[in-house]
Amino acid sequence: MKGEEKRSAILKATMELITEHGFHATPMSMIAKEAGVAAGTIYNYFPSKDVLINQLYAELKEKMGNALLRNQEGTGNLRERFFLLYRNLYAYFMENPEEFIFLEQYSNSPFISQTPANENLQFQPAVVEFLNGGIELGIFRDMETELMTSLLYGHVVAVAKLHLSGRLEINETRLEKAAQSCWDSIKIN
Amino acid sequence: MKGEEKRSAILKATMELITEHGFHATPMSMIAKEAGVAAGTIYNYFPSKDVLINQLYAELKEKMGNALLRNQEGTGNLRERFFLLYRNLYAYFMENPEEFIFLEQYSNSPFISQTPANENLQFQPAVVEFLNGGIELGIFRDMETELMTSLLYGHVVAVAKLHLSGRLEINETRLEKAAQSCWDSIKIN
Amino acid sequence: MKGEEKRSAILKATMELITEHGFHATPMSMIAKEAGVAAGTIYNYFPSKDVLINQLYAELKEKMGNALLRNQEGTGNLRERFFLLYRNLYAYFMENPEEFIFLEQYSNSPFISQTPANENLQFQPAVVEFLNGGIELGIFRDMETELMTSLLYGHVVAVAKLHLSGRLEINETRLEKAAQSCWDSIKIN
Amino acid sequence: MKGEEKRSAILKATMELITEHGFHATPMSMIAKEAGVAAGTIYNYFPSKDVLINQLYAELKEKMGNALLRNQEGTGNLRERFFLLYRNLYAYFMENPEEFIFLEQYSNSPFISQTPANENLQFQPAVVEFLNGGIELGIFRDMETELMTSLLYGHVVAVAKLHLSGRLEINETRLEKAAQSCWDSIKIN
DNA sequence: CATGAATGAGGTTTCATTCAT
DNA sequence: GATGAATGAAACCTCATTCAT
Repeated sequence: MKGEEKRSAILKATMELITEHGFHATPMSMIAKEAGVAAGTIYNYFPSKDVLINQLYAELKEKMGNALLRNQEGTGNLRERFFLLYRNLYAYFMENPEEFIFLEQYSNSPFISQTPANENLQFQPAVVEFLNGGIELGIFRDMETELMTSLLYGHVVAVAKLHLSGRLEINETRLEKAAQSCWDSIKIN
Repeated sequence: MKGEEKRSAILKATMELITEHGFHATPMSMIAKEAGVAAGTIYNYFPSKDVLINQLYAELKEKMGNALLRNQEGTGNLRERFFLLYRNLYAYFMENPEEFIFLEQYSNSPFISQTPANENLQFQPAVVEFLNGGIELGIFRDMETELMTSLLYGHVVAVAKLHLSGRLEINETRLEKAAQSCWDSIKIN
Repeated sequence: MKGEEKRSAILKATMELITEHGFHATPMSMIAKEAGVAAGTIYNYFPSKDVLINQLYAELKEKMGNALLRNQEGTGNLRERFFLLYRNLYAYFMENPEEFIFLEQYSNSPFISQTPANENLQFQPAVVEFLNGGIELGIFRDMETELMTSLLYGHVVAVAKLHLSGRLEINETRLEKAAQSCWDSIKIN
Repeated sequence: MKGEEKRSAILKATMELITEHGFHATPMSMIAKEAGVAAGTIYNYFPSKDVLINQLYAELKEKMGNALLRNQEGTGNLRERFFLLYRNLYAYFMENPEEFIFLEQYSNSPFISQTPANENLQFQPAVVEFLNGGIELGIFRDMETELMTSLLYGHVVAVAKLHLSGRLEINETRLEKAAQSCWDSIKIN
């Protein structure tokens, strides 16, 4: 196992264990064991546990951002592009439930105050541009994009949590309804 | 300070400190100091730190449920009643931002798996009845109430977090727009 | 419950709990609960936990001493009197197994160093006189009485422990053999 | 100091301190200090205080068993072999008084219930065979070997305690008499 | 005298981090 | 770089004792 692989194994182990046990109850020794490295080795890649966790968050957030913008080659109209964003985000959460849970856990804990900004989708200029375009076309409501991105992100998160909690299985029909609900909450009626 | 006051002081200190520092980084000794009692005293009221935190969550969730149903004496039409629910929940979060942050932190951590159900608004039969009524009248979409309550709750949470993060101040105008957006996401267009 | 009853209840609870759980793992609060009194009440009767335990030992040792000398009205010959002593001690242990276990536990722990003397049967002048009589008659070996009392006491203790451990049930036949064995170890052959 | 040395130092310190202060009143911090290691280091070798103590008991019991069977190369007759066993056990106690005191303290405390069997000499098949041989030869009494081993062990223990208590010094003459007394208690007269 | 909540020192154990190998 | 035993501060929790009621 080479250096970069080791680094990845440590990050992966950290994510899985924190997802399962929480920040508390995830000691470095457990991460080392799960990653298949010695405890001291972790410190060759990350100077402290806090940095490790913050780094993990930063990488997952970037990964989520990339997933959000997938499959945009074919243009489509505004509605189709909105649905694509919605489904892209939801699909990422479903494909990587542990990453989703980690991101939510991190976002809602005071760890967050250590990183400069907590702007979930806002960090994607492409999304902001898209929303602004819709506003200018008179299709989206006259709302601040900060509010819009929050509503969009919160909507997908709520549906994903509902599904992962096991309280209601989100099949294709329900997902389509959910995306429509989100669309209706943002477009002018 | 009598027994019941002491118990309350411990719960309050726990909420404030966990809100500020997180589950990790909030030792019992800190809670004791903040509450103005000896460390051992906490154990006269709660058998362990876990129980203390779970108990705190249970009480806050109940308090939130009560706040949600305030001011319902004047009936109003369906839209008015919906807006009242939306504003009630938002008002509770604004009046008790620490409680809100604690609830979110708890809900998104593995602590949650220890309590049987994590059904944010679902636990309020009155809300479910209200939504079912709207569906039967053909005003609300044909959606599972689990999904509806998740969307309603997630909407308010997203707006509250946006405001508390300082990224966008939610004034009366914006709150009205947000409530309208949520309404549009649930009613038939 | 009057004062003297309370004192007895405390001593009894102490003996039972220490027998079951050991010195460690027997907190005062547990003793209080078992005795049916408040924790603070114990301190009206005993100034500290150490004193309570030492006092308990002293009283049980005296009780054992009295049991040892029972039924001596009919004189009997030396052998009969020896067998009586042996059986008296064994009977006391069987009638009060918890007291026996407590006495052994106490005797073999460093608590003992706090009390001036640890002379199991030696504290009974009657026994010493009896043994000295046997020596003078040329029936018992020319041994120090300290050694003789130790051997006698140790013999009964070994048989009692064997029975209480469940490894060998000591019925009347075996008890008679055991007493004979002890007699043979002390008398001149 | 290497790993195995450290482990030994911890066991030795535990034995010495418990012998002196008892199970209660021997905190892990004291053991660590006496052993010359950090408190946490103990947990690299033993998962808990209970396990440490039980492990110590197991190792000492085995050591005692080995000591009991020393010097058997020259066969000797039954009486000589009996005296050898008696003296072997006594010598072990005299050479290792702290181990003896620890073993007695442990055996007489509720810790014992955690280990499956509390069979002092019984665990030595060689001893049982020896005693059975004597019975078949018609030299030893017709007694269960459980009882015989208990009497033999109890006899040596009683003498050792008497000596270590300072109440009677056991010199060679007295030891010979004691062994003879034990022999007489087991052989047919 | 009796109560039992309160105390806080001290118990066992954990765990982030270091460092000799 | 990699290892993992060692460290010791600090975590959770216990419990002998006190004292206001």
